[in-house]
Amino acid sequence: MITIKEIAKLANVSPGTVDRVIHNRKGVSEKTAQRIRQILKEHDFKVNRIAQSLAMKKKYTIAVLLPNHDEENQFWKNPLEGIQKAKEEVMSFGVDVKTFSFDQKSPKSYVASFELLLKTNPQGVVLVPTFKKETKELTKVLLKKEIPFIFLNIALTGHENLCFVGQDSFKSGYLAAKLMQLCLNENDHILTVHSRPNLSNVNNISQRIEGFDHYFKEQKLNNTNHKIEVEDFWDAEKFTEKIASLLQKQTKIKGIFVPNSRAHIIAKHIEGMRGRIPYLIGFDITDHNSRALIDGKITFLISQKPFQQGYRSVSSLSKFLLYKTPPQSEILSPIEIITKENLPNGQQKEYAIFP
Amino acid sequence: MITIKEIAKLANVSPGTVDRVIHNRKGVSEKTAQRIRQILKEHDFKVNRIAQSLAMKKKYTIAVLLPNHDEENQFWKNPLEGIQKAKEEVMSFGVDVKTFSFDQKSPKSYVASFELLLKTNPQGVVLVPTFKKETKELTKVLLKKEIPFIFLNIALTGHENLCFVGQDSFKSGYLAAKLMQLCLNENDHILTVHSRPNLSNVNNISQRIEGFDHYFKEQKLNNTNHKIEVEDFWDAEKFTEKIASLLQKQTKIKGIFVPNSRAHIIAKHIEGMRGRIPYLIGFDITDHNSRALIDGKITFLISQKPFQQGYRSVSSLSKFLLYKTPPQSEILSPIEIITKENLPNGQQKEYAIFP
DNA sequence: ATTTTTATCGTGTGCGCACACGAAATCAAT
DNA sequence: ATTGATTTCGTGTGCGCACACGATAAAAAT
Repeated sequence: MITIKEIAKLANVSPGTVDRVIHNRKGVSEKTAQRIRQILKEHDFKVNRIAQSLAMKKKYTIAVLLPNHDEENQFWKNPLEGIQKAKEEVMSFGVDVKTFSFDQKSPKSYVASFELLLKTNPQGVVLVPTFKKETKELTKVLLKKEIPFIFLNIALTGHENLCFVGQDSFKSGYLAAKLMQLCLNENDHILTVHSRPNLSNVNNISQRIEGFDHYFKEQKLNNTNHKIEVEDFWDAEKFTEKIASLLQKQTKIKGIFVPNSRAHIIAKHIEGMRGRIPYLIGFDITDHNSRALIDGKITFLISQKPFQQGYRSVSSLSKFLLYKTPPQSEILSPIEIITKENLPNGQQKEYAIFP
Repeated sequence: MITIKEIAKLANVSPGTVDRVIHNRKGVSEKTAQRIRQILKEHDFKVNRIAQSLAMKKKYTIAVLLPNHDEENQFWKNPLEGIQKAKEEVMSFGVDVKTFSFDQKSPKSYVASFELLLKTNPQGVVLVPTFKKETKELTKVLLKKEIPFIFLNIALTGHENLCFVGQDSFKSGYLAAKLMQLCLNENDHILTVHSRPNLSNVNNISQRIEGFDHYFKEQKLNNTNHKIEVEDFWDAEKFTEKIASLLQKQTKIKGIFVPNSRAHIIAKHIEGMRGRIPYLIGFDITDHNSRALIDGKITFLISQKPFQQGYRSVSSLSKFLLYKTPPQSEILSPIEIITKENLPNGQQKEYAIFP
């Protein structure tokens, strides 16, 4: 690995001049600049990132705004862990990461947390744009302050975000349909259980449903797809009543599609029923879902690698701040098919980074 | 992040002394050592890896020995790319990576490449122990020279290797069986096509078959499993003859299991046949397999993340050499289920590292 | 011709750490 | 008490780079 000093010697200039050329700083005559560029190319010079980050005294702050997690809704635990892992890694590079959380059901807490976030004077922001209208306000502020921002998990459009880190929800629903078809025979029926389109996550979940439906349309399959809306997954009485009556009426239902992370609840509620247990396809590897999968109550889970998503969001932004290299506009995580047989044991935190 | 110099000031000693304590070097009285250790703990001191690797003048060489790849057998392309990616990353840390390849069918080239490899005086070795007997000789040499080594992709036992990076072949075969079962009805038959147990890869492939068979035994399913041995996958005449006659005789065969990366050849050979195309389950995302998957000729591919495997083998070894932190004894990559619908577009080189 | 401005370049310092070298202090041997 | 051996510690340098500062040379203005 050739160094700046060596390049300088070859070009009969000082290291400072080479530095200027490398970073396109002014103060170098075009003649010598070209000569140096030539030598740099010839020797395939690459800056030593290690030395660079040691020498760079500039410090950055990245602020992250994401929903909090609890026992009932565990999904956001994994992205947070990915974010924290990334935080450890970028620390040595002079990047500090501060996280702020909000209540998924409260636009007010979303905005309030954002206000707090702003006070840290971040040079970059990662956010989960849960609320459409409010997000418009926030991004307006960020744009005015010229703070670059990344959307995590929810792909809102028309916001001049630096990039989106998440999954292709439509495709994942499409895949779910394919798997469902593999399980079913021609005349079997399907049940799609979705929660009332509440404030959050509307995008992802409705896109999954669209993808699912699209597959069956495209393949010209005519399995009947019953759809049911559940207001509160945990309202056992109403829930069981609704589901049970439907399943008893429609005995042809052989597969259930749950386009959110609460498949385990369905699993719980239908386990007592008589007759063959239907195939169940859900999303996300939460603890609850894992258990239901292991117990054979869920057939497939589709995972979106939330840990990696969290990780990538801050690592990409750090990279952008440090080296001005813009990330791809979409960083899509692979759509993973998880069964009882390939469920990763332990948390799936393939540590991404060296060391 | 507190620095050595600051610790030194707090302890009324010089930075050199703190350095000695941190690295357990001799030359410090027990009294002051304890005092310093106390302060280190109080302030949760962590060495700045960035500065450390810049200061460390010690250079390491890692040598990698793996099978070469060609048009016919593309599998080893991906691990190699992972290795090269890791090479770029660890370069800044003072680790050089040199790769050596051999012919998968020639134990002689295996040994010959190893001889060349030794001449680079590596401090660590990554190798794919394709040949059992010869490997015993090689590891004997490495042990005598006290060079740590890692097995990649093939898990030989009894070799005092530092660790194994690869997949759980038994489990992946087991998973293949589960998927097969999902596709089939009760009385359908299965065909397992495997190449003649030649010299290489015996381990992985036979373990996949064992896993596959074990699933059906365990689940007490009695789908008949026809087994066929093919000497040369590309010997079209013999091949088609064998397969075709079998498929025509056994019309109940509805699923084909190919426990190696050559499912695409089967796909090619059976496409002309009359009647319904059977379900086909194979391994590894090679270009050929991808195409067959997209064309709908392969139902499932099971992937072992070869890029990541290559990457992890050298990153783990580098970490060990640099910081003396031994890796886990087994680094198992997730067993991925790939269908037409979730095939990653482009190469799946989720760049693992920052930056 | 002299001064001022500007373009062009070299020098020096420090980031946090590893490590060689040597100084001081302590101890042992005579 | 003197010398020698040994333990204990401080100092200095360099890793490769960024960047501030200042020096020199060239151009422009007087």
